[in-house]
Amino acid sequence: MVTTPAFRRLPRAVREQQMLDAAVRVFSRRGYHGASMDEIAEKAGISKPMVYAYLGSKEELFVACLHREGTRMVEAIAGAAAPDLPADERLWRGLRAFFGFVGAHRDGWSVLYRQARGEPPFVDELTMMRARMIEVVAGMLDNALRTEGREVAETELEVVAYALVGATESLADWLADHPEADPETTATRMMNAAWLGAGQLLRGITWHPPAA
Amino acid sequence: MVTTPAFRRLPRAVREQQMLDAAVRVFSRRGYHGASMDEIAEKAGISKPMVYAYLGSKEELFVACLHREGTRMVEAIAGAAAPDLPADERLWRGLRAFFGFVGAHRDGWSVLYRQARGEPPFVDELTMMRARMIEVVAGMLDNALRTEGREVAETELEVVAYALVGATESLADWLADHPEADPETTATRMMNAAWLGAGQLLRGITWHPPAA
DNA sequence: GCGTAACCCTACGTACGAGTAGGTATGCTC
DNA sequence: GAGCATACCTACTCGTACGTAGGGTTACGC
Repeated sequence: MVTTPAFRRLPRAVREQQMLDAAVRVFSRRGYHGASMDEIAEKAGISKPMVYAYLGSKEELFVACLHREGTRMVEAIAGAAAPDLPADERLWRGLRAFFGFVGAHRDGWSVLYRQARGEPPFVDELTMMRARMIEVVAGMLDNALRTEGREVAETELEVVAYALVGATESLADWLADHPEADPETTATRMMNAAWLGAGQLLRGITWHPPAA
Repeated sequence: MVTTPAFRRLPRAVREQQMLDAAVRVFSRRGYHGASMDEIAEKAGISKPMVYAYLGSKEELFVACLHREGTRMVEAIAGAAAPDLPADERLWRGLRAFFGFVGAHRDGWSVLYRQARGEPPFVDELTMMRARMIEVVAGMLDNALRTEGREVAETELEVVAYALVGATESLADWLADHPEADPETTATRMMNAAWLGAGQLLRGITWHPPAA
């Protein structure tokens, strides 16, 4: 019997991406544990053993998702924040790139970063990514301080960086949950909160994006 | 055979608390899915059917934990931030109460709030708690604004509140992961970041707790 | 001291889902 | 067109852990 096969045979690299796409969607909807390999395979239009053959165990598959999405994100941000700009300008560009990314990948963000938080096997991977972000932010602050000839203990910087990154992630969640919201506006609000602080906002002082 | 029973029979209310204590510990160590009802029962010094008889399914048990810990926390904070104080004072007291609570309940916090984030069945419960916190913070900001005769769109306030709460939660995680860290100091740092913002911190302007 | 209601147990049924065994078809190289 | 590697499938095993059936024991009222 020579029925036309519903789906052609495809090279490995292509199928792997399809699987990852499906996995991201399913993980984001169901959560890590709620997701079944059967469903992921089905959504990818392939059978389960193929997934195991290409991406390994469920855990490895999830890490692969996390890694792909995380790398894309870090690249998007790093590309935007040139190191030879003043601190506020750098912060602004970084934030804009970040929220732009999240806005365009709501599924990926909300699923993966929310999932990976508590689960023992993934904490490491996620922590690494956060650490890189925090390092970037702390480095930025440190850089700005040195320019002005001042200096601050490392822990001090780290904690402020933590707060900034946490606030940003929180707004990213907000953005992921509000499909009608605009990334650019969200970034502006974040910039206001982070750069000026509640004290100045309450006094009516606000920050606006540069005209350029 | 009349062996002295290893553990006396206890009234329901007491056993329920013991079970919840055990559940919080186990959930926090293993994560929601990693935790088994058998282990929780064992740690509570009771057998599994008792847990089911008193607290219902695993899901209900987790929600019960979340609820208890959350209620305790909200009460601790609400009790500290009197509504008739200036905004900075209220914020400071709220933050101090919050970090004090987390410092004293590192297990409870890190486990429950980290766990509940991504999992579909618990998102609602957690969202409610966050919503209450955000409402409190937004109300505080709004209050401060009215006092000065100014006004701001509700979304605007909500977003700033989101950022503040997110930053605070992030530092709470940091605190939970650094047993040597001091809640009071952490609260001070948070106050600096939130009230003054990165811009002023970089210029060397800092905030210090009132002498009282 | 006897009934009844509460507390509490051991031992099981069962479902779900990760991971695999073993085999088939297709296309590519020579 | 023979050989071979790669793509792909159906149909299974099996562990784990939720939830329960069914029965024993202690206290308390009367």
